[in-house]
Amino acid sequence: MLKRLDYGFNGYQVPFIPRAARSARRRGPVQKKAEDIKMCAFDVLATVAGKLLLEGEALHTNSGKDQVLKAEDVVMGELHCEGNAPKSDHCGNLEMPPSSLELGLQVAGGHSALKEDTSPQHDVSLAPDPVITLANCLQKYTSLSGTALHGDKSELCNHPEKSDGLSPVRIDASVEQLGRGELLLGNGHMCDSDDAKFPGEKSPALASMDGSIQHALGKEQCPYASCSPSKGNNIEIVSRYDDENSSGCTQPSTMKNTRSPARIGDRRIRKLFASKYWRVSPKVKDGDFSDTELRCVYRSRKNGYKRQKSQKIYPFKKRKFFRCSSLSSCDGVIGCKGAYNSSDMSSGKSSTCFGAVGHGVNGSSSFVAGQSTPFPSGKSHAKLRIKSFRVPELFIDMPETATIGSLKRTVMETITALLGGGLRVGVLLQGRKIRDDSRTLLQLGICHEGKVQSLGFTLEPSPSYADPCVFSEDNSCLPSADALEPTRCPPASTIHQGSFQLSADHLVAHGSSLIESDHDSTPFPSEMSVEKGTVDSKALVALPEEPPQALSIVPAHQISKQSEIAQRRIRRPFSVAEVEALVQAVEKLGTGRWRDVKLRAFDNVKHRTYVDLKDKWKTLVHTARISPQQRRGEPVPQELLERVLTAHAYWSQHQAKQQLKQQSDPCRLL
DNA sequence: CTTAGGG
DNA sequence: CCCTAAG
Repeated sequence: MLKRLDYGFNGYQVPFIPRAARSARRRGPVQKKAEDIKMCAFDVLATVAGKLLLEGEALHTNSGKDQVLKAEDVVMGELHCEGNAPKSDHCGNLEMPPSSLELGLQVAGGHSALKEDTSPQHDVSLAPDPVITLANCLQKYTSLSGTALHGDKSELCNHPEKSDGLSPVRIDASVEQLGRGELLLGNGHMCDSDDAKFPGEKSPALASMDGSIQHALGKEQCPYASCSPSKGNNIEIVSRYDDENSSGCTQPSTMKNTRSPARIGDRRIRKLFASKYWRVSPKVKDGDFSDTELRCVYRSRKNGYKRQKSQKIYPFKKRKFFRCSSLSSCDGVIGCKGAYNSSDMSSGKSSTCFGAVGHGVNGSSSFVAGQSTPFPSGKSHAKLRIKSFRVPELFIDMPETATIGSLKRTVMETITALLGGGLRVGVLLQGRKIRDDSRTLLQLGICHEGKVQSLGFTLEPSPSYADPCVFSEDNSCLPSADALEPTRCPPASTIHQGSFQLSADHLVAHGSSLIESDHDSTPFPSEMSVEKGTVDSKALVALPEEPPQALSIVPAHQISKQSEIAQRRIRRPFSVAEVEALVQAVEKLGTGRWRDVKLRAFDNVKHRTYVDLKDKWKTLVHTARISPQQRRGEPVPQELLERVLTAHAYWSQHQAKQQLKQQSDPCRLL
């Protein structure tokens, strides 16, 4: 059987405390570029992730100062970068501690049946912030690690005058395990300062992911509840966040508890968590799903749409409800780490989530920006913390004969494939993804100290590595986006608020290999183009549903702010493949039946609602009527546009006829 | 929830 | 894309 596991894979936390460069404002051209940040962060993260997943078992750090990490130390250790620091002690000690991950399995509903690891406390403490220049750090790290980065990373932090003084960066990683399966990258201090310790927790050497799974199963709706109050640094953070933001993002768990499964809330939740599938058993008129929620998990073409409907996976339509979109996106699971305040949780404020950990959005990890020490030179030091990395859903085969061990392996492989494929970093400002890598911090208005915190990063699967076969949806999306709309919509930049379900959504693991799951999802857009003719009209464009917003992380503060500001869904230009699918569906179904069109051609593409399709059709018609010179964005083949006009004309006429008929019919009846 | 349209 | 009126 194919089972979809929504396992929260929380993960890497990298404290990020950017401080807007004061000098930046005066300096005129800002030298820091979002792109640089992305690149650097990406590199580091990717490396970390890779190590984490692929490397050895023993955890250790080479940094002279840092002690050897104990296995007990949780998952990821620290990413400690000191860009400016003249100290070079740690130069060369960029080695990431190899760590191993172990999967824990839990039976749905069973709290600990298969669980191997007891859930530890989730306290994630924020280590004292070392002052770091992110860029420098990353850069250094990169250079040391031999990874080639493109672009001028140095720009980010290096001002001409200071760039020289940079000393090798030290990046120490320690692994800490979070009971919930979260991987945290703490800063180097953790080891020394105990910040990273989780009181009362026996931390197995290995990180377990059980927590996530559990969530997936919907068992622990509110992990937080079990979470112990944040301690140490965490508290600090939490309080800070909480203070500023109380609009919290809605946390699934919280919401559930506090709110009735109302429409929007429900929707949002679902979107956010794969686990949603388990949580609510939608009433289906047909009764198909009346049974267990688990059914929802199994994808059947038939039910697909209904499920969607019932689950309300559609993107939030109303901003009103989208408070703290980024928050909403944040994964409850992730968030739950120690940071949570039980009180908040009870209140149902999502803010909690953020505060605590970062704000991992589904599937992604987030970084939180914190305050860093002022940087006179206009550079800013940043402490990067990847708070979480969550892979929302996986599809795996679960033969009845499968052993727990085999399941673990399967999940591990799936995850490894995901992470191992590469990660990329996205930069968020006020919760919005900054697509233009060339923008400077100055231009973005974040050079001021106070605004630095508005900067966030996301960790997402790297498009370049994403294998369509492997990632049917989100991930696939990335690649497609690149391929199809290189100019306009760099995949990396796509982000959005809150609800990303990370790509893992449709990961499927068959045995050891990942295969696209079910969904009748069609091959991939890119493939479609290859075999256009053969594509079933019904086929759909299996695009990733959610942008890899994954780890959106936004400083809690911002989050709160964001929450107030209605979030708009991320713009996701239709690819030619999608247009093709749309045209094909409309040709067959006609206009006015958007729901059917959606089902036919975009079922399983969650981020495209029928309203979106309708709107797209509207714009397509318009596009077809204007001169090519006036068109923008990825050019749509003329052939398609002609089909649009033809179909539009045909169906318009058809509709007219229908109306006449209706008008006439009554008369006849009378 | 769907449609249909305006913004 | 968002927002809404209507059905």
